[in-house]
Amino acid sequence: MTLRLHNTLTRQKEAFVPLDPANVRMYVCGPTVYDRIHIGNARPFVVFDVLFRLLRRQYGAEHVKYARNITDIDDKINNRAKERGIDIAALTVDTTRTFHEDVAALGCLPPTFEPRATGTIAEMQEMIAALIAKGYAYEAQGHVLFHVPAMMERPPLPKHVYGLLSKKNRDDLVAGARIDVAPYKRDPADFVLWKPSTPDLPGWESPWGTPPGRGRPGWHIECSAMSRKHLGETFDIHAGGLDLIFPHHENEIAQSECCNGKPMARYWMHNGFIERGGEKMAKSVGNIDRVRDLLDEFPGEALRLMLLKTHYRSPLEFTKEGLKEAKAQLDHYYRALARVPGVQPSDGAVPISAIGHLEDDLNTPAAITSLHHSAGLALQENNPEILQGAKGSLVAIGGLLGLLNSSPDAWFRWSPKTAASIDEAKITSLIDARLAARKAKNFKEADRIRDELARQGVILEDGPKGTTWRRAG
RNA sequence: GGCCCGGUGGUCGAGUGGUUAGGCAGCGGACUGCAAAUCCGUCUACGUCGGUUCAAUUCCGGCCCGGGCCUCCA
Repeated sequence: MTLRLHNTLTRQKEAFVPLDPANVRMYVCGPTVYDRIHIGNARPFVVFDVLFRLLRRQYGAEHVKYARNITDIDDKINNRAKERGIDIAALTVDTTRTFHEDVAALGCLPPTFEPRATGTIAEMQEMIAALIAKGYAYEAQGHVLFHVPAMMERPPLPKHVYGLLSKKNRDDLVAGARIDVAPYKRDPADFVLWKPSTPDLPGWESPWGTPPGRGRPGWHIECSAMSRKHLGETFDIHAGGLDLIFPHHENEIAQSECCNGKPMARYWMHNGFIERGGEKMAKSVGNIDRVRDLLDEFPGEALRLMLLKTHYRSPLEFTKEGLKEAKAQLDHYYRALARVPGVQPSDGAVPISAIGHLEDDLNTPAAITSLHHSAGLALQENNPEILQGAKGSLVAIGGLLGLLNSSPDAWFRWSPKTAASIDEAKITSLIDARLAARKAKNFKEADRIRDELARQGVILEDGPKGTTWRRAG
C-alpha cells in the first residue's frame, strides 16, 4: 500500500508522489508568538508530526525536510507587548520558549528548520520587489499590495487563478466582504505585502513609500519567503489548520506562484477544528484551554492520544472526560509494557495493518486499534516469544504515533500538579503496615490504610508478586 | 447572500454497496478476604424523504439540522 493524502486542492485523497523521489519536503504554518498555545492550536503540530514520523520511516529520517515557522512580527504581538508594557523582542523570545516546551510535552519532534519571520525579511523584500516588477503588485500610500485582478488576467500557470485552493472567486469575496475596504486598495480583494511602520513599531529599511522608509511585512508574505528559502519554489506538502485556507494559504499561493512562475506546493492538507460547546475553540470566542494548563492536570501523552483518537480532518469536541479516557487508555498500554521489561522499540515491527491505516490519509483512530490489540496480547500471553513480539509491536506503533515514550514506572508515578503529594517513602511504609494487617487477617485495618492512600491519590493493586501502587490520574 | 464540510448504537469514534470495527461506560460472570488490575460474555447503529440497484448506512438528488470560511484565527 502506498501513502494517500487528502489534498485540499482537489478535495480528494490522492496517492502521494514526492517531486524528488528520494526526498520529501513539508511545511507547516507555525505559531504567532504573542501568547501560549491552546489545545486547538496544538492539533496541527501533533497530527502533522505523525505525518513527519511516517514520512521519515518511509523515506529515511535524513530524507525528510520539515519546516515550521515562527511568526515573530505581527500586529497582535505589537499590541500585546504594549498592553503588558514589555519589549516586543522579550515577548516573542519568551513565547517562543514556552511554545517549544508545550510542543515538546506533546511529543512533537523538532522540525528540520524553524525560521523566524524577522530573520527572513530580506527574502520577503526580494519577493515583493519581484512581484512589483512583474506587475502583480503595486505601491500605494507607503503600502505594497498584491493586485488580485492582475493574477486573474495573467495566471502564472494555466488555471492557477486566484481562488484555486479555497474555491472562492473574487466576486463572491467582494460581495460578501464584511469590512470596509482600505482606500488605497485598487481592488477590494487586494491584500498587503508591506506596510509602513511608525518609529515605535518594528520596521526595516525599504525602498517603498514616499520618501522611502521603514516598513514591516504583511502576514502572508512571511510563509512564502520562509518556505521558498528552506524548501524551494515548489515543495511537496503544505499544511495547517482549516481556517488558514482562506485567506492565508490562498494568498501565499498567489504571491509565490506569481513571483516564481511555479506551483507552490503539490499537496495542501488542513486539519479540522477543536470545538468546545459545539463551537470552534478560539481566543476570540473565549472557550480556549491552554496546553500549559492542561499539562498541570494530565500527562502530555494523554493530550496527544486524545488528539489522535479523532481523524485529523474531523471536528473534535474537547472535554476533560475525553482526556481522562485517553489517560486511562495509556494506563492500560503501560501496564502491558510493564509485563515485559527490556524490550526496545527496534525489537518489534509495526504491524502491517497499522501502517496501512496511517498510509490511508493518517487514519490514526484505526491505527490506535492496533495499539489496543497488541496491548491485549501482551497482557494475556505467556509464551515469551509472542510476549516479546506483542510488546515490540506496541512500542513500535507507539513510536510512530509519538506515544509510549515513558517507562511504566515513571508513567504510574506521574501525578497532577493540583494533587496532594505524598512521598514514596510514606507510601511504602503504609503498604508494609497494610501487608502486616492483612497477614493478621485484620482486613478492617488493611482497608482503612488502602482508603487513606486512595484519598491521597494512590491506588493499590495486590498481585501474585506483591502489592504495587500507582498514582491516580 | 456566496462557498465549503459534516450528521453512525448510552457515549467517543472508524469504515463499508451484500459478512463483527474498536474504545469507554453499563450489565452478567471468573479472579480477589474485599478491592484494583486482568479475562470471558452481553448491549448492534448509521438525520429525513425519494431515486439507482437483485441489494444502500455506504452511490445520486431534495429536505432538515449542525459546524466552518468569506475579518484576526490552528
